[in-house]
Amino acid sequence: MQEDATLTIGQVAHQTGMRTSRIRYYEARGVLPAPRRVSGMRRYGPDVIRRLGIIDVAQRVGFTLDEIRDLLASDHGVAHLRLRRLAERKLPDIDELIQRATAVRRWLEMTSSCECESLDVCSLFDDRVLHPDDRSTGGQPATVLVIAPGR
Amino acid sequence: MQEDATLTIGQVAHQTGMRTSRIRYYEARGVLPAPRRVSGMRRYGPDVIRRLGIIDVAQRVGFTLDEIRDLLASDHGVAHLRLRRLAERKLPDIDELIQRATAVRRWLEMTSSCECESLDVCSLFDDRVLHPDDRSTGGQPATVLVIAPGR
DNA sequence: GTCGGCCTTCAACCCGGGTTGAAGTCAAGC
DNA sequence: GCTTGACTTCAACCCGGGTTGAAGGCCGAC
Repeated sequence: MQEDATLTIGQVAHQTGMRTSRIRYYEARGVLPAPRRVSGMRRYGPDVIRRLGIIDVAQRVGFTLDEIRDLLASDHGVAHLRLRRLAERKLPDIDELIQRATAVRRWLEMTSSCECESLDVCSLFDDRVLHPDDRSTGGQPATVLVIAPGR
Repeated sequence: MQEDATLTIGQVAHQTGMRTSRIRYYEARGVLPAPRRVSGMRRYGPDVIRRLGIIDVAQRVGFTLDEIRDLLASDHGVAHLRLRRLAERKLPDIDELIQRATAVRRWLEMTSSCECESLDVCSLFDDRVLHPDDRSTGGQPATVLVIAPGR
């Protein structure tokens, strides 16, 4: 289809703002296909730029690299079906995250009216203040969002 | 003050629902003071239960163990001042987390109306869809909240 | 021919909050 | 005096998403 596989990994890194180590890492993890090589060195076609952009967005919505790998491996035509299923699985997680974060925010605000001499007597640390009706899902999968993620 | 330092680490673990390894780890990190020892074995006073409860709540509102250590080391009487300062520092972080999580939630919902055959042409992955006005704080400190945290 | 720049692989390290395991110690009950 | 069970220390491992560094390969320009 396209024989213009001319970009070195350094050029791809430059265009995407990623480091070369990250791009190689994606290849090792199976997230990015191994490109053509010229005397051992990777040569990418221009499509890779979009691919990396997709990966970046997918990570920012909380998909893991394994999930992204599977998503990108979708047969042509069913990509949107896989995407939907993945998103549907993530929604409860993100909702719980928002719930928790909102509860934490209220807690942080309440500290401004604390006058306790010692934390030992402070009702803010009484556990049900933070989580009135905590039902830990107990499930294994954990969705993580980080502030100011890995620069 | 109290000479009733009679609890073994196993009993403390049982009462708090924590593992002994976690309690020892807190001591190693300076979060929990080293208790009296009887022939090498730790003996705790009843206060430690409350202390561990405080640590647990503090972690759940996003404080790191180092922050908790400093907080617990407060001189008697100024604890609430330190707590407030810490909470004020955390508020912008949690607000940003909520912002990001809410944007992610909207993105996940939008996938349900995606009909794209390939992700390559899907505007959901166009980067500004997710973050219309992204101004990464660039700051080092990162607040992390996790769904269903370390069981 | 050799210098510089980009590329290669591979192993080790980073973060935070612990857990796991091996090897040894202690006290009580039989 | 031996087993049992709870305790001790210490080092190594776990997770995810990469980064860092050492040691070496390839190529073009001077």
